[in-house]
Amino acid sequence: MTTHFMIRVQTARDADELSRQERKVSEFVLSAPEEAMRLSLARLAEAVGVSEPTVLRFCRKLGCANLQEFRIKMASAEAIGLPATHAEIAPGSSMADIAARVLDFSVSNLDNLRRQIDTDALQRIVDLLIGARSIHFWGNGASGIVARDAQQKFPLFGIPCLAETDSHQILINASTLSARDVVVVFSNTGRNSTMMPSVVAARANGASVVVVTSNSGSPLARAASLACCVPTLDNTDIYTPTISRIAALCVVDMLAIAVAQTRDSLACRKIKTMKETIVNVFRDDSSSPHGNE
Amino acid sequence: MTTHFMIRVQTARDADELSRQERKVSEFVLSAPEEAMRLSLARLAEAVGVSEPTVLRFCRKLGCANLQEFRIKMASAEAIGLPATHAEIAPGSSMADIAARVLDFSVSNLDNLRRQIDTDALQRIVDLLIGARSIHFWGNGASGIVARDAQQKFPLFGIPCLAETDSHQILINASTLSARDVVVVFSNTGRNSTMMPSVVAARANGASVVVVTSNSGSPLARAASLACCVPTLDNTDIYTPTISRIAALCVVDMLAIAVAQTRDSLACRKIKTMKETIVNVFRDDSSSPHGNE
DNA sequence: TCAAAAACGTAGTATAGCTACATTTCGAAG
DNA sequence: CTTCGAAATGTAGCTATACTACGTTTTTGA
Repeated sequence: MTTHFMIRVQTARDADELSRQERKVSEFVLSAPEEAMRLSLARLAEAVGVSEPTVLRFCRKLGCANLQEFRIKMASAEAIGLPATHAEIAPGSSMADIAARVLDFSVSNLDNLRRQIDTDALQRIVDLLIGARSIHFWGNGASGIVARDAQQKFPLFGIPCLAETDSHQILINASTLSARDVVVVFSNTGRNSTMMPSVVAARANGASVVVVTSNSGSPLARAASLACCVPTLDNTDIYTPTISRIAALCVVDMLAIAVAQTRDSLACRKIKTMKETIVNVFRDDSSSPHGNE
Repeated sequence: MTTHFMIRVQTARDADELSRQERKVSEFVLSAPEEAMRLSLARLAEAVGVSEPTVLRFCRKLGCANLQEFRIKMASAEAIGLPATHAEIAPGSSMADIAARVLDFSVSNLDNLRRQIDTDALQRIVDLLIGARSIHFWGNGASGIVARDAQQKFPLFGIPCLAETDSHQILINASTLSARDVVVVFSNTGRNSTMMPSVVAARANGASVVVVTSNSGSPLARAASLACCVPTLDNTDIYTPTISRIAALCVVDMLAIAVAQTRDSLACRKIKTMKETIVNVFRDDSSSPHGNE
């Protein structure tokens, strides 16, 4: 994957991978990436103050076969808004830096998700949800947010839904389930130990349990009827934004759309009517889970 | 912006902007974009079955000064995936299509946000939050999710926080506020009419009210002490994923990071300790708003 | 201090991109 | 149907580009 080319350039500079002249090239590239990818070899060498072969040697050290490939990787990195420096946010950053890096990190992650997500697993989940008598969304902490979001969406397609974020309530909920009920558990690590007894209880009662997690080999994933892996770039630094919520929210969107699509168009018309009603009553579509709120 | 280049190619083909031979080029480009941007002029012309100048004329018609620029735009477009205009999801799409488009749309939006966000406004909000005695997050519907998310984060920096998502509770909450209290209202449209009385009441009591919205000219934005505009690409179609939550969640991250950074490092150490504790107790950092959940 | 190795630049070559111009194709008027 | 003109397309040739082989300089370590 070519996702983090600018970071590759930076680490190459910071580590001792580059020679003195090559480092001059890397500094120019980092400070003026737009120019660097548009200039010809001769002009780039002149701008940096080194010879043409040195620039080429620099490109090769970064894993590019030739200047063309270097330019393509630069263009990709710039398009995706990759951070000029680390994705981790250094103390003392300006507001503009913080904003750029939070967004860069989020975009990189979604881009990553796009390439890795298991759509077959998603389809199997959709099949389960469509046949469900009721859907129960469980999640603690930040995953509780995702559960609530899902709960706001799905009832509109005509399926009764519940969201629980309290471990005790979740266990109580689990004991009330039976066959044709479907549980969707959100847990990024897949190691939420308080969740496990509830998953076991739910399955013992005949309910299907889907786990959405970033770790397909985790205990919860193994305990589930069906697991969907949502890979996230690991970064445990304190300043790192919590990306997995966002990835999980996107997954909720995908599932909701797929379910809506499969259900008859009547349901869709219902939603449209409801949305318009909400807009008219509140003069604010923020109350609709399907508004752009 | 060069975000939508592939769509530009497609519309050029579908409209009658291209000659017969040039259309052959466009078809090759659309069917094999990776190849098209890596091949040399001669090889590309050969692969398409036209002469070199025809390929160049094709590039020019698409607004590229030369082949280099064409390649850079291709690389950018490929990196960012399909553009937003194409992201509306047609009924009958496959799961893979749905997943790709939800993510493409989210990425396009965050990319857009990245270019437009008002970091000065954010900084002013941070200044307010740092001086706050307590912080109150308000939001209805999908914005309620965002409010809850914020409420999970900020107490860790040592600031007492409350999230309210019920209009009546919000109004009650508003009447209890005084100077040095800060309210953060989330409303994508900025037209949540039920929110207005509460905003007025809060300000009458001397509290500061910040509104995070996509519409800087909206009633709520005008009624606020401080407004932060979070632009989102409009798309009211039923299948459109609700992007603004995601954008708003990113804004919450930015604010949280900026506040954490400004507070003394003691607070940061506290969070680290807390996070470790949670991991040890629950064997799952999903319970921590700062875990990668 | 000296020799080996790495770094770097010079100069030369093949090729890539680009342009001016010739040829062909197509459409409309006679 | 023929003829003329304009648009479309290809040919051929020029310039600058990317890349390489080799020679020079600098650095390194004994």
